[in-house]
Amino acid sequence: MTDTPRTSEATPSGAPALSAQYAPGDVEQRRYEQWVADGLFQADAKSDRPPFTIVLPPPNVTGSLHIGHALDHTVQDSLARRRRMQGYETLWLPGMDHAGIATQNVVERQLAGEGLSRHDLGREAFVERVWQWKAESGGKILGQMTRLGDSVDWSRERFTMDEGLSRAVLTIFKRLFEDDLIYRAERIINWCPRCLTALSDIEVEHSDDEGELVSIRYGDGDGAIVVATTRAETMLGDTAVAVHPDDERYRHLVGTEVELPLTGRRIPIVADEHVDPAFGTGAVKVTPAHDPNDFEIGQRHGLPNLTIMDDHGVITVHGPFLGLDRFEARPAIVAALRADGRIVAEKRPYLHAVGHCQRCSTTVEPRLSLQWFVRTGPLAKAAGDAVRDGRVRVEPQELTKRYFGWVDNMHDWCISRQLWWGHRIPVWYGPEGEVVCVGPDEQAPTGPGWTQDPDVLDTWFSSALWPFSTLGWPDETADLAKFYPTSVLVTGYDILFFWVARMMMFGLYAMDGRQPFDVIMLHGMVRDQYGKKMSKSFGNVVDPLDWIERFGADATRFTLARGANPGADVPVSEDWVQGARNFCNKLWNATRYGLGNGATLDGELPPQEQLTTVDRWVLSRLQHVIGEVDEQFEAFELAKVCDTLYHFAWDDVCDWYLELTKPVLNGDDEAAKDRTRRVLGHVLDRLLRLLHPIMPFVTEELWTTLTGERTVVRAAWPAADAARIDDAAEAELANLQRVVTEVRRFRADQGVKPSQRVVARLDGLAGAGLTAHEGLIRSLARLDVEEAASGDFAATAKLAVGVGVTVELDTRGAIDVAAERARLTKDQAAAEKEAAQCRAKLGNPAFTDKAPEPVVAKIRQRLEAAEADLARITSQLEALS
RNA sequence: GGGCGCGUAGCUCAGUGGAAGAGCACCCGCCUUACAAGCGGGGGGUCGUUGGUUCGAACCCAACCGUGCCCACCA
Repeated sequence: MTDTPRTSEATPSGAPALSAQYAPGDVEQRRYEQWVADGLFQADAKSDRPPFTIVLPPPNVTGSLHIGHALDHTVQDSLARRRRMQGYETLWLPGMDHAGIATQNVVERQLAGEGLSRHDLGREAFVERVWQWKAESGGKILGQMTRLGDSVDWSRERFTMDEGLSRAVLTIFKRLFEDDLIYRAERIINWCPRCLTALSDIEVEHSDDEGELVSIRYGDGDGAIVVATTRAETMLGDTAVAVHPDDERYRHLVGTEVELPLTGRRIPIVADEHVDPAFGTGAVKVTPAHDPNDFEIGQRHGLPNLTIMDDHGVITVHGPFLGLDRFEARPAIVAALRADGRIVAEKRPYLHAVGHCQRCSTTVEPRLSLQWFVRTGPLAKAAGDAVRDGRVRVEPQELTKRYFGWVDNMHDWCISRQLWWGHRIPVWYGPEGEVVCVGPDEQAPTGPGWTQDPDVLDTWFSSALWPFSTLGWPDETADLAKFYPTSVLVTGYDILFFWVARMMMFGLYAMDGRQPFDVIMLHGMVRDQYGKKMSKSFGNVVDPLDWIERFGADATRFTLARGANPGADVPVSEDWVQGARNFCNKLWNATRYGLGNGATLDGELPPQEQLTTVDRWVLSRLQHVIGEVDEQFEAFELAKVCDTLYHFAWDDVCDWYLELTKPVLNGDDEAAKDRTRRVLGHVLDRLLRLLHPIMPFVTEELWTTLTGERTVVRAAWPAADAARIDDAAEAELANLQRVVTEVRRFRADQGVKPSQRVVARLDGLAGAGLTAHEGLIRSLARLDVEEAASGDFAATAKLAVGVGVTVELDTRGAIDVAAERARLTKDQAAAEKEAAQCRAKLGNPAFTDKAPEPVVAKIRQRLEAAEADLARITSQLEALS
């Protein structure tokens, strides 16, 4: 892709040279190795500012590292690098993987490819296989996006996992257990018959599917009652029929019994508030073992729970249907009922919400099962209050509503999973039915008949401990004392509920009511250039390693950061990462220009009064930019930071400032050259510092070359200097830019080649305050001075460019009158429209009376300017004839 | 079914009461000595629709249309 860099050449000033070609791969690798060698990633202990901590999400969400992680890392690392430059002690919590269901999924998929399942391997071999996969695949992106230390410490994780349970998990489990916040109960849970595991509410995805609604008559004669169901097969497990207590139609039946078809069992008719009399027939079959609502009804009425399916979803009762899969059983049972004359009505297709396993899309089966739960009531209340009372801020604030909606309506949390990879539940069961929870540093009971619960904990159980377990909790470590609560959590809004809410609950609980972080910064999902979700089936998935390889980590980071505003999704495309790479290249070349022209940081920045307007202008712009970037960083508006710096670097510095320094630096006034060299060095220095958090590698390379210093990582973050703000210089430069642009426009319209110098006479510069800048204007607009001696200057065009300046040009031939007339006519129309708008406003007494005076004054000024323009353009048009 | 967003240039998005913006894409001209991964110039939008509030609306309010996400035990 890129050529090998050319060997360095010495520059005129003797400064070290950059290769002519920017080669991101080489630069980034070299810089990374240097940072590691210099040990730049340990926390600095010398700061008196509060520590700045970032919580790094465990990369377990999808089971592999992807562009979403690259986004997390970019934002986190950018925030951290700026804080470090500001003198904060920063810590980035390590990104260890942990007990992820997804981790297991990846390996299960591999096994499926070999025609195996985990049950074929056995628990031990399976776990070993997961380790193998992790060792081969883990941590790559984390390093290459940021190279911020080898933050993935697999050996440490291996240690904690080999213990079976990390101390943190054990500690909090035991504490919750003893506080009666963890309990084991038989409940209806979401069960995936394919994965053979319980699912929490958030692992179930609902969709409207086509099913059937079948009405079945239970009983005969006067005592008959018709129920409707979408799941006919569960009727085998019915233990009652329920109606609403106030439903007149059925009042006489409450307390009686009906015969359950096909089985001959007699079941009671009960009255329960849950039933909606308006839906269907107003009577509902009750299957407590296979429906959450029915379970509740069953509890209230003391009904038995009759389980009719095994964990694979296969019918386990009643001869004719025994051994049928649940989806085979449904039509079979409907057919049998129809043959019996019991089907009263059928509606097919019937659209209704059905739950699916998040991972394999299998239809979820509600199943009565013995599981472990966290009693979330008090924990969730505390998690909500911490945001309500302002201790924790959510950015963007709009998402707090969603947060409350979640924590204020949280069901108890099913934490047991029937997987083999993860932290095992630390509970042993004894031969006499004993239940013992084993805490850290406690001996598990041994002896015949004692067994450990085979289930593992939900992946989010250990993730919820992240902000403090990574700091050494439950030990009272120095890190914990210093860095908890952490400063900011950066993650996508998609796991606000999965992860963030749980960290809040456990953080507040384990750390005596102290929140796990002060700010929750939520960004969006990475999407493609059409705003589409990335998915393998669309084929629009981006591999960040591929981009890093082809465009560089800086370009990849800039592309992501440029889209990363709080709460907003982040669209990316190859075109844009190319643009980001081009920007890196632009900085490279700008710095080469500086080095080649003696840009320096030696000595004090010259005082304002010694500087040219151009130098004062660029310094003034710089101060504004520093202020804006600071504000945007504090508001976590990374996209705006990128935008501000991109435009300052490219438009102000490269397109104007560097060009404007050329006449000075190529001139003869050595003192003036030195002053501009110093300003040039200052501007490049500050620009590179400001960009460093977002593009660490290229700025490090350029900054160290420019300054001769060791690293920009520890350079101070720039502070705005109000004394360098110069409104007059900015106004003067605006005039200069206008004149130059107008001449360029004329030249382009007239088809004058850029390389062709044109003789011109400039008038009226004094009025625009541009007297001193004639040379600059001529340089940028490529206008030559008339040769007084030759005397053959013949103005073929006279250009009135506004701000009172006129330019007479000798284009050595007839100008294109038609083109010129077209241009002027267009300008005239624009000026006329503007003038008309202003006049209309000013002619409206309602406006002049009610609008604030500054607004009215501004409109008056605009009218004057428009009328002046109009006069100028009109007279020019007339002169064209 | 409930809740929260969003609809601005071909694409992705800023702008949230006082002159319609950016990046990319597009058109024209250029190898001008930091940079063709570039330089200069240019075209392009009745700001979803309809009402309302206001001297003034892309921006505030209402309704509608379109679209996205989250939540949900109506059998």
